[in-house]
Amino acid sequence: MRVLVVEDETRLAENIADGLREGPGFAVDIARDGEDALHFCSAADYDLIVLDLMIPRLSGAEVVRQLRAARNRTPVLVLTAVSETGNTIHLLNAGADDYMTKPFDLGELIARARALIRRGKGVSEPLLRFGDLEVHTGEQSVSHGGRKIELSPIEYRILEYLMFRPRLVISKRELLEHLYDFTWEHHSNVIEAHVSNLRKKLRAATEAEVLETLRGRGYRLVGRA
Amino acid sequence: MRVLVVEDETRLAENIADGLREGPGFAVDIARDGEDALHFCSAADYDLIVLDLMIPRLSGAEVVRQLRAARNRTPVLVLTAVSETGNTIHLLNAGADDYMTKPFDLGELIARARALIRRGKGVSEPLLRFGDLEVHTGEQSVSHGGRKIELSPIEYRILEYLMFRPRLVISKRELLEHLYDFTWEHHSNVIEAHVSNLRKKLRAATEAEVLETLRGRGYRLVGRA
DNA sequence: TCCACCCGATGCGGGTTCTGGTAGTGGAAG
DNA sequence: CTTCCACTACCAGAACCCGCATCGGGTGGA
Repeated sequence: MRVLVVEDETRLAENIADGLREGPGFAVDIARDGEDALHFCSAADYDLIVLDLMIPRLSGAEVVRQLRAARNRTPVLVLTAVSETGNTIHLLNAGADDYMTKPFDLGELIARARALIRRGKGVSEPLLRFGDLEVHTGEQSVSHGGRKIELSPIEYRILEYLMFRPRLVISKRELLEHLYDFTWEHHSNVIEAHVSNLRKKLRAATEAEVLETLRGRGYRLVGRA
Repeated sequence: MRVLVVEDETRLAENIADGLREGPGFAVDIARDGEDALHFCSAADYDLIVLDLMIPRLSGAEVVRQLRAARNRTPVLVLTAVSETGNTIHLLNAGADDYMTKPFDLGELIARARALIRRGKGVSEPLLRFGDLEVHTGEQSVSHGGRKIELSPIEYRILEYLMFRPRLVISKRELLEHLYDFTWEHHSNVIEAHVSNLRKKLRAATEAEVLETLRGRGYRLVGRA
């Protein structure tokens, strides 16, 4: 999953970013002010935006307003200082999805981030199921009929992303965009390679063809529901 | 978060209160004696109580006793002078959760306060058990099947922290955050080193692999319950 | 002073990810 | 139906990163 952190205080921004990378394994970009944030959002499709209210150039509130005006539905988690809580209601009405007051517990931020991403994709439970396949987003594990399947972190992320929209074709490009951040420069067959490995493991565990290739279009999960 | 500081020495009380307000941003009330403290506690639901032992009207020990008798599970952090340490053990067994001897470092008090709060409203049992492993939070000692395991202070705190949520993956970041005070600039492998030593001691004592590493995610305690 | 402990650095080992190459497959055009 | 081309699968080695063990120096307490 790809997340944008909008925060001008470098230390805090890095802190949050690292937490989101290490814990749930998100790809994270950092924007330092409101205009920056909008640029990033037009350049990439994020699964979540973590937005500080007090940022230079454009206020957090304004950022949300412009995003929503542009029909961007990405979930927004707002960070406010205690003194700003008065505006909060206002902000939620303007299109934010959740808020936390600083200082906050990083663990809780991660928990809410996960929940928001799920909700943004129309899923309410932390357990993704498709056929006999189960993905536990909390502990980042996968099982098939109760038996655990061992995946590398990247393989897990790919599968998780697909599991949010089973049966739907997902392009390689989309996978790249959502699994890596902007610091990524490589253009090779990374995705193909990992999908290949993932497919092999899934085939071994399920004894069926679950991960289908649609030539020139992408991949999708198939199978009887 | 709401914290009650029980301390009759005004200067010290204000000092602690300010530290808790500025650092982690807690809301802090101050009670000047034991009865005061109990009144405050019946009027509000605190997340933590910082309690001096030597206070007028009702001793700290008595305060804890009455609180627990009234089914109040708020974590209690006790402050003692060195000469009183003899009573401390009793106090911890009576339901206090942690203690520090005066004079103490304000940063460390904050760190411990946060740790206590995050451990939440779980029962303040002085004994943590997981499998054959027992952690006596009172005397800060560890034993395995009745045989004591000698740990250094830091090793103990790491183990204790893990024992509060056995089987759950705890990241290095979280350990750092909870065991050291918040301003931690340099990143090194302190945690890895201590975990390494701790694991060695645990392995020697239990003759089993208790402390598991999840690469890139963290550590967790495993084993049959 | 001595001792236990903690910190920070370093090299090693193992696992994960990336890359390049090759074989294979499907679609389109002839 | 055949041929050709672009795209994909899979493999194997390389590069990289993370965590482990260990050690010397520093520090604070007895």
